[in-house]
Amino acid sequence: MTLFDRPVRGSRSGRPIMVLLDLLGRRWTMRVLWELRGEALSFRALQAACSGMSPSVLNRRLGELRDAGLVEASAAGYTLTPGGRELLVLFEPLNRWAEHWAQERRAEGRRTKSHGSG
Amino acid sequence: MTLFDRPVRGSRSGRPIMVLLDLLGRRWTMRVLWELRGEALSFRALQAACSGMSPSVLNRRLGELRDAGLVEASAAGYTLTPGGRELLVLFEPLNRWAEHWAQERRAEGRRTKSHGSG
DNA sequence: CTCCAGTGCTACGATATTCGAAGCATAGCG
DNA sequence: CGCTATGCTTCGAATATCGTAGCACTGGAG
Repeated sequence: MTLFDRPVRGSRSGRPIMVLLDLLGRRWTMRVLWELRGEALSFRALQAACSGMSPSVLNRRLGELRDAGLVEASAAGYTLTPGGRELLVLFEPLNRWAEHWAQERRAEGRRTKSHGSG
Repeated sequence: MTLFDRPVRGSRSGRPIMVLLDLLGRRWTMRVLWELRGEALSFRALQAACSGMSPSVLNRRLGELRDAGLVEASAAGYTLTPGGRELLVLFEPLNRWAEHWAQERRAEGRRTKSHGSG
């Protein structure tokens, strides 16, 4: 049973980017990937790294990620597969962008105290 | 060298990447960004593009995205800000990767029928 | 064998988030 | 006025996630 057999939440098209966006759009998914960027982590270490997320959800995410071929379990603990590592590399510019974005947003907020959003 | 070896492990430190990951990790957020990659879309058009997502959630996401400075409302409808467009550019390699990933996964799935948590 | 500590993982009630349908207020048209 | 379309809100119900406790297993010590 792969990811592709079940109906993709929010999209019936089955387009890979939709499947990926759907998978990554679940709570904690990207965070788990992110925390696995270094060394392998045990279930409980991973749980601690993610600010004590629920074991039930962690287990579910781990299953989804393993199903997706992004994460695998080794003797040392959970770790990224080569594919998972490739994906994480793609996150690197995201990180750089986030830093820039945060600075701009801080500057914006200083200039315009209140944005009418309603 | 990456920006990956920074000490993120300690819970929510307010690091921009964490904020971004948290924002993007909400249901539909990335999908909305993705659907806005082309022309501007009206509220209802956006709702239809996202397979009929709830207007309540769409409105909430739109608010978060506008708050984050990624999306704005114009006369033609909702559209990406320059910043939002920058972020979306980073998604393109993600798209390319997803296609490759799907092919590999399908091939894998054909060989190993089932293996996962039962 | 028992006790202690660690592992991956599950059960289950409580809470947060999202769904789905209906409705409100506004605007353009005839 | 009625018709259509817009952005958006409301609210009960479904679903996802949380938080705590606990199970089955392993390894070391006695």
